[in-house]
Amino acid sequence: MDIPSKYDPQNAENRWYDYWIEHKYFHSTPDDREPYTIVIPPPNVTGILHMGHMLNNTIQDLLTRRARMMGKNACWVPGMDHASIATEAKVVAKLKEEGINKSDLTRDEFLKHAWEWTDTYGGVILDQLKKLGCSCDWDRTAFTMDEERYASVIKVFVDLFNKGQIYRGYRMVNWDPEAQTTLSDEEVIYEEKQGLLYYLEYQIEGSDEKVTIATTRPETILGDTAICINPNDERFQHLKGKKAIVPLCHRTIPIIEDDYVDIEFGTGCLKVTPAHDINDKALGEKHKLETIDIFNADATLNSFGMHYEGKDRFVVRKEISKELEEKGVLVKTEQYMNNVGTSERTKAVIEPRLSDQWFLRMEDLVKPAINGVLDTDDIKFFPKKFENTYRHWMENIRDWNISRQLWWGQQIPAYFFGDGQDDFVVAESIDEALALAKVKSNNQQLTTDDLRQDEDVLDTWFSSWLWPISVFGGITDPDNEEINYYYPTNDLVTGPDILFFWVARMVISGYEYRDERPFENVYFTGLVRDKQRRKMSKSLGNSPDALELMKEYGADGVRVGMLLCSAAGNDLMFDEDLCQQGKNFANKIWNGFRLVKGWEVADLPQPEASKKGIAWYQSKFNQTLVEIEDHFSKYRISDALMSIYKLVWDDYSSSLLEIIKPAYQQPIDKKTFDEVIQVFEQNLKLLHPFMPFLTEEVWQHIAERTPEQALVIAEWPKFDVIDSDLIEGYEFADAVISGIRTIRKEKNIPMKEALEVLVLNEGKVSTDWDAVIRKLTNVSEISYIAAAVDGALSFRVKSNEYFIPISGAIDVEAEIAKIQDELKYTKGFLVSVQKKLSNERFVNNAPEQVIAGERKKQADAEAKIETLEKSLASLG
RNA sequence: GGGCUCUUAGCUCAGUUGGUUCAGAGCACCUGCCUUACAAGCAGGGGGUCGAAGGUUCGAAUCCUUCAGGGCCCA
Repeated sequence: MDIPSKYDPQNAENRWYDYWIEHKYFHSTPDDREPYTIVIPPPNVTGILHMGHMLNNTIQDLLTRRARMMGKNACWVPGMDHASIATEAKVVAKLKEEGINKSDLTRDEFLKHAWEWTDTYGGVILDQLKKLGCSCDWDRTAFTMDEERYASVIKVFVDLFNKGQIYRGYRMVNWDPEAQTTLSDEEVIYEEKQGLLYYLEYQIEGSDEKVTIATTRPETILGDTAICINPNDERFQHLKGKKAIVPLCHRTIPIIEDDYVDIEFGTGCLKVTPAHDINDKALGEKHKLETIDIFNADATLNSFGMHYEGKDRFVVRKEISKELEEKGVLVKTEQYMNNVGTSERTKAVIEPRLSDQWFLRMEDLVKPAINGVLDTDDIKFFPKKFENTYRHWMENIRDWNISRQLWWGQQIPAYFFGDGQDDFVVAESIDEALALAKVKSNNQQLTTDDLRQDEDVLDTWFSSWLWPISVFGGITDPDNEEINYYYPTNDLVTGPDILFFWVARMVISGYEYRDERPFENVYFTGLVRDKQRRKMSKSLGNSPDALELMKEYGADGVRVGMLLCSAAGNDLMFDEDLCQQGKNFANKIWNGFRLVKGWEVADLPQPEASKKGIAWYQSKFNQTLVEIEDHFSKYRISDALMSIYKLVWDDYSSSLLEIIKPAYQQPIDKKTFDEVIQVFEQNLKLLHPFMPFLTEEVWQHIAERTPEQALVIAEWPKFDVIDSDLIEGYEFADAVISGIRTIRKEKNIPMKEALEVLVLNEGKVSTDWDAVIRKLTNVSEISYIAAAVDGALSFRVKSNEYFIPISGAIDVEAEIAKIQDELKYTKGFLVSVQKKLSNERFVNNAPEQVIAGERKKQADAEAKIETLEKSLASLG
């Protein structure tokens, strides 16, 4: 035989992917068919494929391929995200290596570098997705910074501004001093850090008295504008209405009272620094305190820092505590664990900072999004448990800070024409802005030169929240054919970690801009962890190289490996052994093909066993198909795969092929051959979404196919009848087969040696399966007898008894012991059933079906006991 | 600190409204086979007090309470 005994993925994968692309199977345009749409969660433009992507995209591909085979117009839109902070950080770092500072460049110069960088390094991940087999419509590849998406973002910003939903506010924000930008709350990671609590003494004005406060940040005392005590605190009653003097800078500040102060914490006496702490800011507003900002943008101290000006905050913390100690101000320090906010991207410690920012009001926007997921089932989450998390967030949502102090992103379309807080207009273009500005300023002499566009860009999520709409041009041209056809999309597959960043916001924008859900179902994958339950990450180095994995196990093997352990919403403990299992499965299918391919077909009558076997398999197939459809409808992908796995491995390969297999070097009859090819092809269809490459390869080997006959667009199997008599009949036969094999094994009788089997057919079991049983156990003859035989090995299936006469002595004692064990178990079982049935409350309360089941159990057990007792008597 | 969630075989997980021989699957493991599709295979086998303790019920892995230990989100 010229077909190799091992499947070679490398070769097949490239060949078939090219073939699929060449024939445009993945390309979709609107037509009469029902659409099936998925939009990819756009990976970072400069990202590379990691395990999370592999899982996520395998599932999307599987859903897309299945929909395509089911006759839907499947459209999977790929794309990338410009990831403003991450990308800008990378470009800045790269420029730095070349000796260029971002601050020395103009905005346009910087953007030119950023685009060059994007064009050079971007999109690698898309090629990696092709290796995985992803059937995306590559003609539709979108980018959150491309022209269409840029225009969509700007249009939406202007629209929301005009609706009064976007406003400008001077707020305390999370400032990343390293990236020099604002972060949203979601981008701040809180970490427990061991720090110190400093106890400082402030002089009371006009007295020798001192008051001690506790702080974790001694460097901020230069920005203090009050001392705060709890009005109920007995210890500080005498301080009311007095003033304190800030050490070092000797400013006089009021002592205020507020029950915000925790009497138990520290000394019960708090310093207030409104510019550098969110709670202090609130106190400052309430008590109308002065605000003194002591930091520069890079978190070095400014002129308010006096002799510390220009030094970094952490350097100052050390130096100032030393100075305070020397001056006797620092009375003691204590170890203190506190939660420090750090930047998700740069890891820098976040500095709360007051600045002008743009905000989106969420209160009204969020209402339809809550309704769509929680009150109606317009959008369904799989698994459902994430709806609780969603509710919690949506009901406590805060306004969204959408501005970022970066250049890489959509520049905010606000144009300033004067120095006043309100001297700006918002428009899609500078010309429109000018017209508006002339009106607002009442100055017809204004020119575009007088307008200054806001320097900041929008949060990346402010572009990706429009993704399901903007990829079809639905923002800029809301009534175009594509958006009307493809929207709303069907399934969204993503990780629960971006439930808020992305999923919730898409739901919001979907209802706001289409008045319709953006997708029907959201499938949340778990996080990929390693065997020790650690999150896979670059820094831990515990993430396997995706491309290497595919090289070793084949893309199909890796796909199967990932899906085998991916119950929706559960984190998955990735283990390479599972890829090995996937690879073995691919090889199993490959060899099933080799066997059939090697047969010579002749004009022969169909053997009885083959006829029975094929008929049984067809019912089994349909039974499994029903199971699979049920699993898919619940997004139980692992279960669907396992059903197919067992069908193909156990039922098709181990049973059916063995049943129909002709004797060595003998031909097979045409009818059986044609039928087995047909069922094999049905198997390949079910397997295709999971293992696209292998199945197409085998499919094309089975017969010459035109491009229209490729497996990738073959029709998904349709449900046909299930003959339950066949299913049950085979189950019984299988028990007999196992019985015979067990005896062979126990007595070391080689498979080559034919056996004779005698049956005491108490259960009146059909003889239809005898041919199959004989074939699978190498039994020369099955004869039916009226009484038990002496000197034979025996086993029982239900109330039937089977005897295998063999030469040599039978260990009667062992046979008796075996039967007695069975008898004991069956009697015990009967007692438990009888107990149930004699319990009136059970009989009265349990449903009819359950009682009938119990009665059948009783009858079966009684029949079996009778058989066993007869056997014992005969051995006697 | 608040909310959510989980704990079933060595591992990863099913187990739907409590009720079929319900204690399961896959992998791993053990034993025997190089049987000419596949040793990446075939056949057979062992293995769990369902996290703990109470409770409800004719009946609990499943419902309730408490406890222990993980995880996630938010503050």
